[in-house]
Amino acid sequence: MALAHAILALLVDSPHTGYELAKEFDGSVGYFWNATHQQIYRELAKLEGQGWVRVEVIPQEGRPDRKRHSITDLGLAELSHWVATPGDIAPMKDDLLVKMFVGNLVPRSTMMQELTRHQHLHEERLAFYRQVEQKFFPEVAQLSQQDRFRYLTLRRGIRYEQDWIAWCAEVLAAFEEE
Amino acid sequence: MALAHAILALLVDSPHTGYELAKEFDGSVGYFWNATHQQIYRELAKLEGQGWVRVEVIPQEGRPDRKRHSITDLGLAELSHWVATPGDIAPMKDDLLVKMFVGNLVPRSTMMQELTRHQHLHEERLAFYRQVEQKFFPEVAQLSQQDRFRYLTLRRGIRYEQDWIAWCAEVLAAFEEE
DNA sequence: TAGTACATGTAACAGGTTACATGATTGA
DNA sequence: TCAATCATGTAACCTGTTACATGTACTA
Repeated sequence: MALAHAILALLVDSPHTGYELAKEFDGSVGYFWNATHQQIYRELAKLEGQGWVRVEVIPQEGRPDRKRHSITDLGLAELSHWVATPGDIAPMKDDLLVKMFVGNLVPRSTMMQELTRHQHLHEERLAFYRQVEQKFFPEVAQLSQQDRFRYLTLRRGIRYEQDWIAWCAEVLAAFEEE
Repeated sequence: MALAHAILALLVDSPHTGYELAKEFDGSVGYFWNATHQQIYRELAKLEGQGWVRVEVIPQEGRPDRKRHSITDLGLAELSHWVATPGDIAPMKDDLLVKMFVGNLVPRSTMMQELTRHQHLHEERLAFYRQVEQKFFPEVAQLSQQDRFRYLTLRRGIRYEQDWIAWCAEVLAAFEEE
């Protein structure tokens, strides 16, 4: 159910096309959700059927018409209700940790390379979130009520990447001691 | 594909029944994977078909026979190959962060309660991982090669919970300033 | 001239969730 | 006596992934 709500959350601010939503999940809000465009198009059709979003078709030439999706009052009521509903903590699932768990099956250097590569990937993500931070939340003391929430959410993404990087360093250091 | 490999990883040490695997994913290795028993039974049947695991039926009375699953040489070869294959970083998905993103839709106290509740849940998880740490890895300096990998994997789970707790504290402090 | 961005979509398949079903034993 | 643990499983459904399809405009 949460993909629906994640989409509604992005529509609170402003209408989006499916294409735009896919880009946002892939980028600036990647620290809390992700989905492919196929999933999003399917979900948007369902949301429209439920009356939670409204669609405005903007004709274009040479490429498919844009379909601007806005949240309806009903959609906003549903989203608000969901936000106020207690939920569980998200279960973890991570390929790299499964690999680490049985890391002794492969040469040490193979694991170290993969760890180093992941550390770089997390550093890239962190750098990107830092850019988002500077662009949208430059003066933390002067944020609107809404942006305060968004900034704190982004903080989770920043911390998460920092923590991954630190763990990679911890493991690499443990390996180098030998 | 990774559920298959997560199961194989647990079978490297010792044979397990589907029931036991479900309990482990739910408990001591919950910091890297999780799955319901239905998923596991379905996957084990597939793994047997592929020749990656072998099944021994242990008759019981009054309850269904136990089916002990062991990893085969073929399964071990497949697992080793997969471990050596580079992969992507895991995408994030978290309901609570979606809720935070649009937290201004509900009363401030509602969000603070939910945050506090999540902080407790993460504290419980952390306490559990600390128990696992004390039970299985009491003397870090004297671990076997295999246990060293497992300990470092558990470290990821511990750091992850600590980081969540710290973020919850950060957000709650930001709210209390007002 | 090759690749990326724009913008939508269908179809098939794989992975994950929820509900239901059985039935003995153990502990509070 | 009620709930939890043990131990398996089927069926229906929902969510997520991968491949394919179309076709323009802009940039390197």
